[in-house]
Amino acid sequence: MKLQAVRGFKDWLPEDFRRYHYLCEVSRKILSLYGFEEVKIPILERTELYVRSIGEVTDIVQKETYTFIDRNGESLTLRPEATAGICRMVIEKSVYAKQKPIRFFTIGPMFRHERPQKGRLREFYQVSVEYFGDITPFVEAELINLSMHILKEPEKEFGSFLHPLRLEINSLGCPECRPSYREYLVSALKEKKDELCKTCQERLERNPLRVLDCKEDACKRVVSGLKTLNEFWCSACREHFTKLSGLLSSLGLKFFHNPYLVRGLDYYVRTIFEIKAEGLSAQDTVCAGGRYDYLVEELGGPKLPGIGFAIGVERWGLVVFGEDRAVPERQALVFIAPLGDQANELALKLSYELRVRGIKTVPSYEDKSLKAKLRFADKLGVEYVLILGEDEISQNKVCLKDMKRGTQELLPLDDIAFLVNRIKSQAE
RNA sequence: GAGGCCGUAGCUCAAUGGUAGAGCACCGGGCUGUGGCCCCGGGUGUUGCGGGUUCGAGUCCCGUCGGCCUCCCCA
Repeated sequence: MKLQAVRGFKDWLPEDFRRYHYLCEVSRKILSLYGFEEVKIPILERTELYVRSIGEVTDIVQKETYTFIDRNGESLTLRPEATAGICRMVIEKSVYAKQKPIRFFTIGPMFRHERPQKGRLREFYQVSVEYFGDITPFVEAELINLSMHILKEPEKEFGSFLHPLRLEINSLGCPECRPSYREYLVSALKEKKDELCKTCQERLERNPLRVLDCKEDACKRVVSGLKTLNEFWCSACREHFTKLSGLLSSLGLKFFHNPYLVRGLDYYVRTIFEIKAEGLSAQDTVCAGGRYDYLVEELGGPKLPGIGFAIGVERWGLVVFGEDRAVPERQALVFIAPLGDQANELALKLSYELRVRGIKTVPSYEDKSLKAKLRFADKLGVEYVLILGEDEISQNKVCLKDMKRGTQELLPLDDIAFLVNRIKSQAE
Protein backbone atom coordinates (compact mmCIF):
# COMPACT_ATOMS: atom_id res chain seq x y z
CA MET A 1 0.00 0.00 0.00
CA LYS A 2 1.17 3.45 -0.88
CA LEU A 3 2.20 5.56 2.06
CA GLN A 4 -0.20 8.41 2.54
CA ALA A 5 -1.33 10.89 5.17
CA VAL A 6 -3.92 9.68 7.68
CA ARG A 7 -7.47 10.43 6.64
CA GLY A 8 -8.61 13.88 7.63
CA PHE A 9 -5.04 15.01 8.40
CA LYS A 10 -3.69 17.45 5.85
CA ASP A 11 -0.25 18.38 4.59
CA TRP A 12 0.47 22.06 4.38
CA LEU A 13 2.57 23.30 1.49
CA PRO A 14 4.27 26.70 1.80
CA GLU A 15 1.29 28.52 0.25
CA ASP A 16 -1.03 26.86 2.77
CA PHE A 17 1.27 27.85 5.55
CA ARG A 18 1.43 31.47 4.41
CA ARG A 19 -2.36 31.65 4.55
CA TYR A 20 -2.40 30.09 8.03
CA HIS A 21 0.38 32.35 9.23
CA TYR A 22 -1.40 35.41 7.93
CA LEU A 23 -4.62 34.51 9.77
CA CYS A 24 -2.69 33.86 12.98
CA GLU A 25 -0.93 37.20 12.77
CA VAL A 26 -4.21 39.02 12.16
CA SER A 27 -5.69 37.25 15.18
CA ARG A 28 -2.71 38.06 17.40
CA LYS A 29 -2.76 41.69 16.35
CA ILE A 30 -6.45 42.23 17.10
CA LEU A 31 -6.45 40.13 20.28
CA SER A 32 -3.55 42.12 21.60
CA LEU A 33 -5.53 45.34 21.02
CA TYR A 34 -8.19 43.90 23.34
CA GLY A 35 -5.64 42.99 26.00
CA PHE A 36 -5.64 39.25 25.42
CA GLU A 37 -2.44 37.29 25.99
CA GLU A 38 -1.35 34.14 24.22
CA VAL A 39 -0.93 30.91 26.18
CA LYS A 40 -0.25 27.32 25.24
CA ILE A 41 -1.80 24.19 26.64
CA PRO A 42 -0.92 20.58 25.87
CA ILE A 43 -2.47 18.69 22.98
CA LEU A 44 -3.06 15.70 25.26
CA GLU A 45 -5.12 15.71 28.43
CA ARG A 46 -6.59 13.06 30.67
CA THR A 47 -9.82 11.77 29.14
CA GLU A 48 -11.66 12.61 32.33
CA LEU A 49 -11.20 16.34 31.72
CA TYR A 50 -13.32 16.21 28.58
CA VAL A 51 -15.90 13.85 30.01
CA ARG A 52 -16.44 16.24 32.91
CA SER A 53 -16.42 19.46 30.89
CA ILE A 54 -17.89 18.82 27.46
CA GLY A 55 -20.35 16.27 28.85
CA GLU A 56 -20.52 12.52 28.89
CA VAL A 57 -23.54 12.24 26.62
CA THR A 58 -22.37 14.66 23.94
CA ASP A 59 -21.47 13.37 20.49
CA ILE A 60 -18.00 14.85 20.78
CA VAL A 61 -17.11 12.76 23.79
CA GLN A 62 -19.08 9.67 22.83
CA LYS A 63 -17.81 9.11 19.34
CA GLU A 64 -15.48 11.81 18.11
CA THR A 65 -12.46 11.85 20.38
CA TYR A 66 -9.10 10.25 19.73
CA THR A 67 -8.81 8.37 22.99
CA PHE A 68 -6.22 5.74 23.87
CA ILE A 69 -4.60 4.07 26.83
CA ASP A 70 -1.12 5.35 27.65
CA ARG A 71 1.70 2.95 28.50
CA ASN A 72 1.01 3.42 32.17
CA GLY A 73 -2.64 2.48 31.80
CA GLU A 74 -4.05 5.99 31.89
CA SER A 75 -6.76 7.03 29.44
CA LEU A 76 -5.64 10.05 27.42
CA THR A 77 -7.45 12.09 24.77
CA LEU A 78 -6.23 14.37 22.00
CA ARG A 79 -7.94 17.68 22.68
CA PRO A 80 -11.19 18.17 20.72
CA GLU A 81 -11.38 21.81 21.85
CA ALA A 82 -9.40 24.20 24.03
CA THR A 83 -11.76 25.59 26.66
CA ALA A 84 -11.51 22.61 28.99
CA GLY A 85 -7.71 22.68 28.89
CA ILE A 86 -7.54 26.40 29.54
CA CYS A 87 -9.86 26.00 32.52
CA ARG A 88 -7.66 23.20 33.83
CA MET A 89 -4.61 25.42 33.48
CA VAL A 90 -6.29 28.38 35.17
CA ILE A 91 -7.18 26.13 38.12
CA GLU A 92 -3.90 24.20 38.28
CA LYS A 93 -1.70 27.29 38.06
CA SER A 94 -4.03 29.41 40.27
CA VAL A 95 -4.08 32.06 37.58
CA TYR A 96 -7.27 33.48 39.09
CA ALA A 97 -5.37 34.44 42.24
CA LYS A 98 -2.91 36.61 40.31
CA GLN A 99 -5.13 38.44 37.90
CA LYS A 100 -8.81 38.99 37.33
CA PRO A 101 -10.37 39.25 34.87
CA ILE A 102 -8.27 36.84 32.82
CA ARG A 103 -7.95 37.37 29.09
CA PHE A 104 -6.25 34.42 27.37
CA PHE A 105 -6.12 33.02 23.92
CA THR A 106 -4.42 30.07 22.28
CA ILE A 107 -3.93 28.89 18.71
CA GLY A 108 -3.38 25.29 17.79
CA PRO A 109 -4.68 22.00 16.44
CA MET A 110 -7.78 20.17 17.68
CA PHE A 111 -8.74 16.60 16.88
CA ARG A 112 -12.11 15.06 16.23
CA HIS A 113 -12.78 11.73 14.58
CA GLU A 114 -15.53 12.79 12.19
CA ARG A 115 -16.17 12.04 8.55
CA PRO A 116 -13.98 14.50 6.64
CA GLN A 117 -15.45 16.80 4.05
CA LYS A 118 -14.91 20.34 2.88
CA GLY A 119 -14.34 22.57 5.89
CA ARG A 120 -14.14 19.61 8.24
CA LEU A 121 -10.85 17.92 9.03
CA ARG A 122 -9.90 15.48 11.73
CA GLU A 123 -7.00 17.71 12.64
CA PHE A 124 -8.04 21.33 12.42
CA TYR A 125 -6.86 24.62 13.88
CA GLN A 126 -8.68 26.93 16.21
CA VAL A 127 -8.09 30.37 17.59
CA SER A 128 -9.60 29.94 21.04
CA VAL A 129 -10.36 32.99 23.15
CA GLU A 130 -11.36 32.79 26.81
CA TYR A 131 -12.34 35.41 29.37
CA PHE A 132 -12.72 34.65 33.07
CA GLY A 133 -14.22 36.97 35.67
CA ASP A 134 -17.50 38.68 36.35
CA ILE A 135 -19.53 38.52 33.21
CA THR A 136 -21.93 41.28 32.31
CA PRO A 137 -23.59 42.15 29.03
CA PHE A 138 -20.72 44.60 28.50
CA VAL A 139 -18.19 41.79 28.57
CA GLU A 140 -20.34 39.65 26.33
CA ALA A 141 -20.80 42.44 23.83
CA GLU A 142 -17.07 43.11 23.81
CA LEU A 143 -16.23 39.47 23.11
CA ILE A 144 -18.80 39.08 20.38
CA ASN A 145 -17.56 42.30 18.84
CA LEU A 146 -14.00 41.03 19.14
CA SER A 147 -14.82 37.85 17.27
CA MET A 148 -16.32 39.83 14.40
CA HIS A 149 -13.42 42.28 14.48
CA ILE A 150 -10.90 39.47 14.00
CA LEU A 151 -12.89 37.66 11.33
CA LYS A 152 -13.46 40.78 9.25
CA GLU A 153 -9.98 42.26 9.55
CA PRO A 154 -8.65 40.48 6.41
CA GLU A 155 -11.27 42.29 4.34
CA LYS A 156 -9.01 45.34 4.59
CA GLU A 157 -6.36 43.58 2.56
CA PHE A 158 -8.26 40.98 0.55
CA GLY A 159 -11.57 42.69 -0.11
CA SER A 160 -15.13 41.74 0.77
CA PHE A 161 -15.79 38.09 1.49
CA LEU A 162 -17.61 35.99 -1.07
CA HIS A 163 -19.62 34.51 1.75
CA PRO A 164 -21.00 37.24 4.03
CA LEU A 165 -20.80 36.64 7.76
CA ARG A 166 -23.97 36.24 9.77
CA LEU A 167 -24.03 36.62 13.54
CA GLU A 168 -26.64 34.65 15.44
CA ILE A 169 -27.20 34.84 19.17
CA ASN A 170 -29.43 33.14 21.68
CA SER A 171 -29.74 32.62 25.40
CA LEU A 172 -30.00 29.12 26.80
CA GLY A 173 -31.37 30.47 30.04
CA CYS A 174 -29.89 29.90 33.48
CA PRO A 175 -30.46 27.31 36.24
CA GLU A 176 -33.49 29.39 37.23
CA CYS A 177 -35.37 29.04 33.98
CA ARG A 178 -33.80 26.38 31.82
CA PRO A 179 -35.22 23.39 33.79
CA SER A 180 -38.81 24.55 33.33
CA TYR A 181 -38.32 24.89 29.61
CA ARG A 182 -36.70 21.52 29.44
CA GLU A 183 -39.62 20.04 31.28
CA TYR A 184 -42.08 21.67 28.91
CA LEU A 185 -40.05 20.60 25.88
CA VAL A 186 -39.82 16.97 26.91
CA SER A 187 -43.52 16.63 27.63
CA ALA A 188 -44.53 18.50 24.49
CA LEU A 189 -42.21 16.42 22.34
CA LYS A 190 -43.35 13.18 23.89
CA GLU A 191 -46.86 13.92 22.71
CA LYS A 192 -45.62 14.06 19.14
CA LYS A 193 -42.90 11.49 19.50
CA ASP A 194 -44.01 9.39 16.53
CA GLU A 195 -43.72 12.43 14.24
CA LEU A 196 -40.04 12.90 15.05
CA CYS A 197 -37.12 11.34 13.20
CA LYS A 198 -35.33 8.37 14.71
CA THR A 199 -32.35 10.27 16.08
CA CYS A 200 -34.61 12.86 17.65
CA GLN A 201 -36.63 10.18 19.38
CA GLU A 202 -33.37 9.13 21.01
CA ARG A 203 -32.39 12.73 21.72
CA LEU A 204 -35.62 13.16 23.60
CA GLU A 205 -34.19 11.05 26.39
CA ARG A 206 -30.60 12.19 26.35
CA ASN A 207 -30.40 15.71 25.07
CA PRO A 208 -33.85 17.13 24.22
CA LEU A 209 -32.55 20.63 23.41
CA ARG A 210 -30.81 19.26 20.36
CA VAL A 211 -34.14 18.44 18.73
CA LEU A 212 -34.48 22.19 18.25
CA ASP A 213 -31.86 22.46 15.53
CA CYS A 214 -32.61 19.18 13.77
CA LYS A 215 -32.74 19.66 10.00
CA GLU A 216 -35.39 17.01 9.29
CA ASP A 217 -38.52 18.65 7.92
CA ALA A 218 -40.76 16.55 10.13
CA CYS A 219 -38.90 17.64 13.25
CA LYS A 220 -38.83 21.25 12.12
CA ARG A 221 -42.58 21.09 11.73
CA VAL A 222 -43.04 19.76 15.23
CA VAL A 223 -40.62 22.28 16.71
CA SER A 224 -42.21 25.24 14.93
CA GLY A 225 -45.47 24.49 16.72
CA LEU A 226 -43.83 24.67 20.13
CA LYS A 227 -43.06 27.52 22.44
CA THR A 228 -39.46 28.66 22.21
CA LEU A 229 -36.94 28.95 24.99
CA ASN A 230 -37.18 32.72 25.22
CA GLU A 231 -40.79 32.41 26.35
CA PHE A 232 -39.48 30.70 29.47
CA TRP A 233 -36.63 33.07 30.30
CA CYS A 234 -36.68 34.35 33.85
CA SER A 235 -36.75 38.11 34.26
CA ALA A 236 -32.99 38.26 34.85
CA CYS A 237 -32.26 36.37 31.64
CA ARG A 238 -34.74 38.48 29.73
CA GLU A 239 -33.23 41.74 30.93
CA HIS A 240 -29.77 40.41 30.29
CA PHE A 241 -30.61 39.51 26.71
CA THR A 242 -32.28 42.86 26.05
CA LYS A 243 -29.28 44.68 27.41
CA LEU A 244 -26.88 42.65 25.29
CA SER A 245 -28.98 43.21 22.18
CA GLY A 246 -28.90 46.95 22.78
CA LEU A 247 -25.14 46.97 23.26
CA LEU A 248 -24.52 45.01 20.07
CA SER A 249 -26.72 47.42 18.16
CA SER A 250 -24.92 50.42 19.60
CA LEU A 251 -21.66 48.87 18.35
CA GLY A 252 -23.20 48.76 14.91
CA LEU A 253 -23.27 44.97 14.83
CA LYS A 254 -26.01 43.31 12.83
CA PHE A 255 -27.23 40.13 14.50
CA PHE A 256 -30.12 37.71 14.45
CA HIS A 257 -31.84 36.15 17.42
CA ASN A 258 -32.10 32.47 16.60
CA PRO A 259 -34.24 30.84 19.31
CA TYR A 260 -33.30 27.41 17.96
CA LEU A 261 -29.56 27.94 18.30
CA VAL A 262 -28.14 25.23 20.58
CA ARG A 263 -24.57 24.22 21.17
CA GLY A 264 -23.08 20.75 21.24
CA LEU A 265 -21.20 21.23 24.46
CA ASP A 266 -22.94 20.83 27.79
CA TYR A 267 -21.16 23.55 29.69
CA TYR A 268 -22.81 26.54 28.06
CA VAL A 269 -25.39 28.65 29.89
CA ARG A 270 -27.23 31.83 29.01
CA THR A 271 -25.57 33.69 26.09
CA ILE A 272 -24.34 31.68 23.13
CA PHE A 273 -23.49 32.85 19.63
CA GLU A 274 -22.42 31.57 16.28
CA ILE A 275 -21.00 33.24 13.19
CA LYS A 276 -21.80 31.59 9.89
CA ALA A 277 -20.42 32.21 6.44
CA GLU A 278 -23.51 32.11 4.27
CA GLY A 279 -23.32 29.63 1.42
CA LEU A 280 -19.87 28.33 2.31
CA SER A 281 -20.86 24.65 2.53
CA ALA A 282 -22.69 22.36 4.91
CA GLN A 283 -19.97 23.29 7.40
CA ASP A 284 -20.51 27.02 7.45
CA THR A 285 -19.92 27.86 11.10
CA VAL A 286 -16.70 29.84 11.22
CA CYS A 287 -16.84 30.86 14.85
CA ALA A 288 -18.90 29.85 17.85
CA GLY A 289 -18.89 30.49 21.55
CA GLY A 290 -20.78 31.18 24.70
CA ARG A 291 -20.84 31.47 28.42
CA TYR A 292 -19.82 28.78 30.85
CA ASP A 293 -20.53 30.12 34.33
CA TYR A 294 -20.06 26.88 36.27
CA LEU A 295 -17.40 25.02 34.32
CA VAL A 296 -14.40 26.09 36.39
CA GLU A 297 -16.25 25.23 39.57
CA GLU A 298 -17.33 21.84 38.22
CA LEU A 299 -13.72 21.06 37.39
CA GLY A 300 -12.74 21.66 40.99
CA GLY A 301 -11.77 25.31 40.79
CA PRO A 302 -13.21 28.42 42.44
CA LYS A 303 -16.45 30.11 41.46
CA LEU A 304 -15.24 31.68 38.25
CA PRO A 305 -17.57 32.34 35.34
CA GLY A 306 -16.13 32.31 31.86
CA ILE A 307 -17.02 33.14 28.31
CA GLY A 308 -15.19 32.26 25.18
CA PHE A 309 -15.29 31.47 21.52
CA ALA A 310 -13.34 29.55 18.93
CA ILE A 311 -12.61 30.38 15.32
CA GLY A 312 -12.12 27.51 12.88
CA VAL A 313 -9.01 28.67 11.08
CA GLU A 314 -9.39 26.50 7.96
CA ARG A 315 -13.02 27.55 7.51
CA TRP A 316 -12.09 31.17 8.07
CA GLY A 317 -9.40 30.71 5.44
CA LEU A 318 -12.00 29.46 2.95
CA VAL A 319 -13.98 32.64 3.56
CA VAL A 320 -10.96 34.93 3.18
CA PHE A 321 -9.05 33.21 0.38
CA GLY A 322 -11.56 30.93 -1.34
CA GLU A 323 -9.88 27.97 -2.96
CA ASP A 324 -6.87 29.64 -4.49
CA ARG A 325 -6.19 33.20 -3.34
CA ALA A 326 -2.59 33.46 -2.19
CA VAL A 327 -0.88 35.48 0.50
CA PRO A 328 2.02 37.26 -1.19
CA GLU A 329 5.55 36.83 0.02
CA ARG A 330 6.52 40.20 1.39
CA GLN A 331 10.29 40.13 1.71
CA ALA A 332 12.14 40.60 -1.57
CA LEU A 333 14.61 37.92 -2.53
CA VAL A 334 18.07 38.28 -4.04
CA PHE A 335 19.06 35.34 -6.20
CA ILE A 336 22.70 34.48 -6.84
CA ALA A 337 23.65 32.73 -10.05
CA PRO A 338 27.23 31.46 -9.81
CA LEU A 339 28.82 29.62 -12.75
CA GLY A 340 31.32 26.96 -11.78
CA ASP A 341 32.87 25.70 -8.58
CA GLN A 342 35.04 28.71 -7.86
CA ALA A 343 32.00 30.91 -8.26
CA ASN A 344 29.95 28.59 -6.06
CA GLU A 345 32.40 29.09 -3.24
CA LEU A 346 32.25 32.87 -3.62
CA ALA A 347 28.43 32.68 -3.76
CA LEU A 348 28.40 30.67 -0.53
CA LYS A 349 30.33 33.43 1.23
CA LEU A 350 28.53 36.28 -0.47
CA SER A 351 25.07 34.97 0.38
CA TYR A 352 26.09 34.73 4.03
CA GLU A 353 27.37 38.31 4.00
CA LEU A 354 24.08 39.52 2.56
CA ARG A 355 21.97 37.52 5.01
CA VAL A 356 23.96 38.91 7.92
CA ARG A 357 22.89 42.32 6.65
CA GLY A 358 19.24 41.28 6.58
CA ILE A 359 18.87 40.54 2.90
CA LYS A 360 17.02 37.38 1.96
CA THR A 361 19.34 35.54 -0.39
CA VAL A 362 19.22 32.24 -2.23
CA PRO A 363 22.19 31.02 -4.28
CA SER A 364 21.87 28.41 -7.00
CA TYR A 365 24.71 25.87 -6.83
CA GLU A 366 23.20 23.67 -9.51
CA ASP A 367 25.25 22.77 -12.55
CA LYS A 368 22.95 24.52 -15.00
CA SER A 369 23.22 27.16 -17.65
CA LEU A 370 22.88 30.82 -16.80
CA LYS A 371 19.75 30.77 -18.93
CA ALA A 372 18.20 28.05 -16.79
CA LYS A 373 19.12 29.90 -13.61
CA LEU A 374 17.64 33.16 -14.83
CA ARG A 375 14.50 31.40 -15.92
CA PHE A 376 14.19 29.89 -12.46
CA ALA A 377 14.80 33.30 -10.84
CA ASP A 378 12.12 34.79 -13.05
CA LYS A 379 9.68 32.11 -12.04
CA LEU A 380 10.35 32.87 -8.38
CA GLY A 381 9.54 36.50 -9.06
CA VAL A 382 13.00 37.57 -7.93
CA GLU A 383 13.81 41.26 -8.31
CA TYR A 384 17.61 41.09 -8.28
CA VAL A 385 20.06 38.49 -9.51
CA LEU A 386 23.76 38.55 -8.75
CA ILE A 387 25.65 36.90 -11.59
CA LEU A 388 29.03 35.48 -10.71
CA GLY A 389 30.98 33.98 -13.61
CA GLU A 390 34.56 33.84 -14.85
CA ASP A 391 34.44 37.35 -16.31
CA GLU A 392 33.29 38.90 -13.07
CA ILE A 393 35.67 36.91 -10.88
CA SER A 394 38.67 37.82 -13.00
CA GLN A 395 37.85 41.49 -12.35
CA ASN A 396 36.95 40.82 -8.70
CA LYS A 397 33.45 42.06 -9.45
CA VAL A 398 29.88 40.81 -9.43
CA CYS A 399 27.10 41.62 -11.86
CA LEU A 400 23.88 43.00 -10.32
CA LYS A 401 20.93 42.44 -12.62
CA ASP A 402 17.62 44.22 -12.13
CA MET A 403 15.03 41.74 -13.38
CA LYS A 404 12.19 44.24 -13.65
CA ARG A 405 14.09 46.91 -15.58
CA GLY A 406 16.32 44.48 -17.38
CA THR A 407 19.40 46.57 -16.53
CA GLN A 408 22.66 45.38 -14.99
CA GLU A 409 25.92 46.78 -13.66
CA LEU A 410 29.29 45.55 -12.42
CA LEU A 411 30.04 46.14 -8.76
CA PRO A 412 33.14 45.39 -6.66
CA LEU A 413 32.92 41.98 -5.03
CA ASP A 414 34.83 42.90 -1.88
CA ASP A 415 32.79 45.95 -0.90
CA ILE A 416 29.71 44.27 0.57
CA ALA A 417 28.42 47.45 2.20
CA PHE A 418 28.41 49.19 -1.16
CA LEU A 419 26.68 46.22 -2.77
CA VAL A 420 24.02 46.17 -0.08
CA ASN A 421 23.41 49.90 -0.46
CA ARG A 422 23.10 49.47 -4.18
CA ILE A 423 20.49 46.72 -3.76
CA LYS A 424 18.59 48.66 -1.14
CA SER A 425 18.61 51.95 -3.02
CA GLN A 426 17.41 50.31 -6.20
CA ALA A 427 14.67 48.56 -4.30
CA GLU A 428 13.16 51.89 -3.32
C1' G B 1 -21.56 5.88 11.80
C1' A B 2 -25.57 5.99 6.97
C1' G B 3 -26.43 7.17 1.73
C1' G B 4 -24.71 9.13 -3.10
C1' C B 5 -20.99 10.89 -6.87
C1' C B 6 -15.93 10.51 -8.19
C1' G B 7 -10.50 8.77 -8.68
C1' U B 8 -6.35 8.64 -15.93
C1' A B 9 0.61 12.79 -16.64
C1' G B 10 2.63 17.94 -11.80
C1' C B 11 -2.59 20.55 -12.87
C1' U B 12 -7.44 20.64 -15.70
C1' C B 13 -9.56 16.94 -18.34
C1' A B 14 -10.32 13.29 -23.08
C1' A B 15 -10.25 7.99 -24.66
C1' U B 16 -17.81 2.64 -28.04
C1' G B 17 -14.63 -3.47 -23.89
C1' G B 18 -9.63 -3.22 -28.73
C1' U B 19 -2.05 0.42 -29.48
C1' A B 20 -3.35 5.58 -22.97
C1' G B 21 -4.18 11.23 -25.32
C1' A B 22 -4.80 17.00 -25.34
C1' G B 23 -4.07 21.85 -23.18
C1' C B 24 -1.32 24.14 -19.46
C1' A B 25 3.05 23.21 -16.60
C1' C B 26 7.90 21.15 -16.85
C1' C B 27 12.78 19.95 -19.36
C1' G B 28 16.11 20.85 -23.56
C1' G B 29 17.43 23.53 -27.97
C1' G B 30 17.14 27.95 -31.40
C1' C B 31 20.41 32.06 -28.21
C1' U B 32 28.22 28.30 -26.27
C1' G B 33 27.03 33.96 -20.32
C1' U B 34 21.33 36.60 -19.90
C1' G B 35 14.75 35.52 -17.75
C1' G B 36 9.79 37.13 -19.81
C1' C B 37 7.64 36.96 -26.01
C1' C B 38 8.24 33.58 -30.21
C1' C B 39 9.66 28.88 -32.77
C1' C B 40 11.29 23.62 -32.57
C1' G B 41 11.76 19.08 -29.86
C1' G B 42 10.65 15.84 -25.52
C1' G B 43 5.03 12.38 -22.56
C1' U B 44 7.39 12.79 -17.74
C1' G B 45 1.84 7.22 -16.57
C1' U B 46 1.72 1.01 -11.45
C1' U B 47 -5.28 4.73 -15.31
C1' G B 48 -5.52 5.14 -6.43
C1' C B 49 -4.73 -0.10 -4.68
C1' G B 50 -6.20 -5.54 -4.72
C1' G B 51 -9.03 -9.30 -6.81
C1' G B 52 -12.74 -11.07 -10.57
C1' U B 53 -15.33 -11.49 -15.59
C1' U B 54 -13.23 -11.47 -20.70
C1' C B 55 -9.33 -13.55 -26.27
C1' G B 56 -8.66 -8.47 -24.45
C1' A B 57 -10.37 -3.95 -18.75
C1' G B 58 -8.94 3.08 -17.93
C1' U B 59 -13.94 1.30 -19.34
C1' C B 60 -17.87 -4.12 -16.52
C1' C B 61 -18.28 -6.61 -11.24
C1' C B 62 -16.59 -7.04 -5.97
C1' G B 63 -13.53 -5.26 -2.16
C1' U B 64 -10.42 -1.49 -0.26
C1' C B 65 -8.11 3.45 0.28
C1' G B 66 -8.85 8.56 -0.65
C1' G B 67 -11.67 13.10 -2.17
C1' C B 68 -16.34 15.63 -2.64
C1' C B 69 -21.77 16.10 -1.52
C1' U B 70 -25.98 15.07 1.79
C1' C B 71 -27.14 13.19 6.74
C1' C B 72 -25.14 12.94 11.67
C1' C B 73 -22.22 16.40 14.22
C1' C B 74 -19.37 20.65 14.51
C1' A B 75 -14.80 25.15 14.25
